[in-house]
Amino acid sequence: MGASQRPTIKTVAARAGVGRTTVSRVINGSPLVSDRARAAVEAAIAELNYVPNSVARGLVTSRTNSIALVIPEAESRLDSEPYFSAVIRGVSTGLVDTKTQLQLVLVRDKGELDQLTESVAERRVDGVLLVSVHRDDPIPGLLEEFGLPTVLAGRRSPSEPLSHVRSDNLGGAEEAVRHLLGRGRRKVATITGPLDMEVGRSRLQGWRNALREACREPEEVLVARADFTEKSGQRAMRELLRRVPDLDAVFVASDVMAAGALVELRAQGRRVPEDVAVVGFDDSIIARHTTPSLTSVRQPVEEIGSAIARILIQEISDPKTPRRHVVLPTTLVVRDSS
Amino acid sequence: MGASQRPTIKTVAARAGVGRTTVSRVINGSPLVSDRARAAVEAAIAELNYVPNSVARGLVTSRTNSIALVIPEAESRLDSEPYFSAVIRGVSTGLVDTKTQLQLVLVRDKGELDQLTESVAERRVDGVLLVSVHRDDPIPGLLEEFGLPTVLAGRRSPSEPLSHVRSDNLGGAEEAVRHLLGRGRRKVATITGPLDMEVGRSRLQGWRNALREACREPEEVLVARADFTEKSGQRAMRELLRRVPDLDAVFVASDVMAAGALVELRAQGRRVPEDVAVVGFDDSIIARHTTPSLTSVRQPVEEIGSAIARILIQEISDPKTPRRHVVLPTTLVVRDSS
DNA sequence: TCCGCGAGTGGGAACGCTCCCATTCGTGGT
DNA sequence: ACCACGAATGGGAGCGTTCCCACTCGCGGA
Repeated sequence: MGASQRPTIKTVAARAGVGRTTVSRVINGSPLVSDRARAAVEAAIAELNYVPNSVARGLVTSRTNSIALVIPEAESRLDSEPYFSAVIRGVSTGLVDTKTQLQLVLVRDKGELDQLTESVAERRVDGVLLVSVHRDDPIPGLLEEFGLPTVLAGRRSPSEPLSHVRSDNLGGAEEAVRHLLGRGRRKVATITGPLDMEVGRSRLQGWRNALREACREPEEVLVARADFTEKSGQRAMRELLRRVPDLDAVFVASDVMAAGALVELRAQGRRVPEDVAVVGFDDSIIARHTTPSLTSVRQPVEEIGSAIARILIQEISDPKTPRRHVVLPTTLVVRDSS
Repeated sequence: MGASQRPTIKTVAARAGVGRTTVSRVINGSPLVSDRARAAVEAAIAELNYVPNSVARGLVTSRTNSIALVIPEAESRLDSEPYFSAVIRGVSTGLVDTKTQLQLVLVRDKGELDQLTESVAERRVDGVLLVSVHRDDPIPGLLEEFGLPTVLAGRRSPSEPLSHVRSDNLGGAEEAVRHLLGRGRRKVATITGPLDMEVGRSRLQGWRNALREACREPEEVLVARADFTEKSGQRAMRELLRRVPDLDAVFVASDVMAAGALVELRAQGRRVPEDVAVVGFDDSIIARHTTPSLTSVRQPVEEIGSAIARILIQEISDPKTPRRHVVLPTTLVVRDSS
């Protein structure tokens, strides 16, 4: 048969012997319909195989029933980081039985940013999920200007006004460093992520806290900055070994960077964990495949995804909902590198 | 100012002193507009900051300017396989400056399948991209029933009628096995993917071809079936070692499975590549992080993504376009495992 | 001079829905 | 017996576009 002529609400009304409005009421679950009418309409809908046209509905309700998940990906990290995949999976889970569709928007360059802007201006989404935000990210401001509900995974700064969900980066980092100290390590260095991102800053702060807690000074010479890529991790490790040849542990702010660090350690003939213990962050798939396998701080990425989705849906349906700031706990997964 | 009242085409028309139709013509680039009128309209659009309402347009044109990327993910492979991420990236690239939006649909269970069905029935997308199809996948049939343009990454069978783009799995597998034979290996086993998927079948066929080509019999005892997961790869390797203790090479149909195979080989005290050489498929990120690093067949996943996107856009704009079947070449990346 | 034609234009209708309103009932209270 | 009231219902209008069609001009050719 094919698509030929889709039935409209009128067809259904005629078939059921009622008015359009009654059909609309049934569809939208209004209680102001007699049982008789409701039954007739439901029968007609089933017979005709009627499906409401969401575009037409959207025109009058000015709702699209879809949200955007925006992934800025300047560093082309999507491939190397299961992080994004897990977020996507979580978001999708959080959207189940909400009838909300998920638009995926990759913002890699100016052109794609413009496309996002246009899409937002055209009101093609009811709200936006934002991942991996930088301190001076232009996107949140853009969305605010358009008055579009927005929820972040992570936050721009400790005073983030927008709703957001993040994992306990500070606590996770502290735990990782405490673990290293507990193993008897005395010179614990760290490789940080970009410091224009809260994740980067708070993981660094966690390292500092744990050292101070153990009455050790978090000296600047023990800190090497990188940008979440493997190469930058390797470079940072080289730098650290040059500056502090006798370090015996490194806390690395991501697994991918830790993999790079391991490469460098091996290249310089340091044994892991005997000479230098290493702890990563994320507990991503590569943690299990490095040599040695990598101790890492697991964060509940999928839960973050479903949480931001649910919060956004909530804010869309009731814009007056107070903003929420959620922190999810991390867990240390100990493997062979420490 | 915020969103307050968005201007409509009427506002623009009034401002420019022309009729609605003329504004519409300008927006849609019709040549039947005088320069004077066009200039006036463009000025008005700029002043009012007018953006056409795509939902209203969609209602009359019955076009949504969005497509769906459907990822069936029963095996929850999204996390472990950069494959999907790369496809997503490619698709997004293929969509640049088409004004088309990308909907991501994960189909993990019955509920999500129903949601997809509904979304398709509601005509919320103009076409669908399908990834990782199984031989008896119900989704393509579903889409065909609704008459929705569909393009696949990979194919269900060699006689696939729908447009699709895939990599040269057969040739890639042949090359991998030839490479092993060229290294002097005599007993080359294989670990296959699921045989209800074309990828699984053709990679296996490639293994057979290459052996025959070298006048060796592709004995069944050398074939162990797995399902693209790491665990299944490990299990298959164990099985192979039991059946053929003197094998000296394995061609594994995916890197993730190869990682599992490496674990088993090490557990059984076989040295790689000295005792057993291993080649994987995909050249995914984990290939660089196994010990030893993994020789693998690289496939141009991102290109596949952008190709299917472009083909779909083409078929949407002109449904009469003949179906296209595109094959993209693979490359062997030699590392330490062979 | 008149006609025909094509370029440029704008108003009406339609896309399929929801919402506002007016209308029709039955029912219980007086 | 009457009125008021709430439940149930349906028609009209409108959401912001595009498309069809009719209309007005100039202008060149007969």
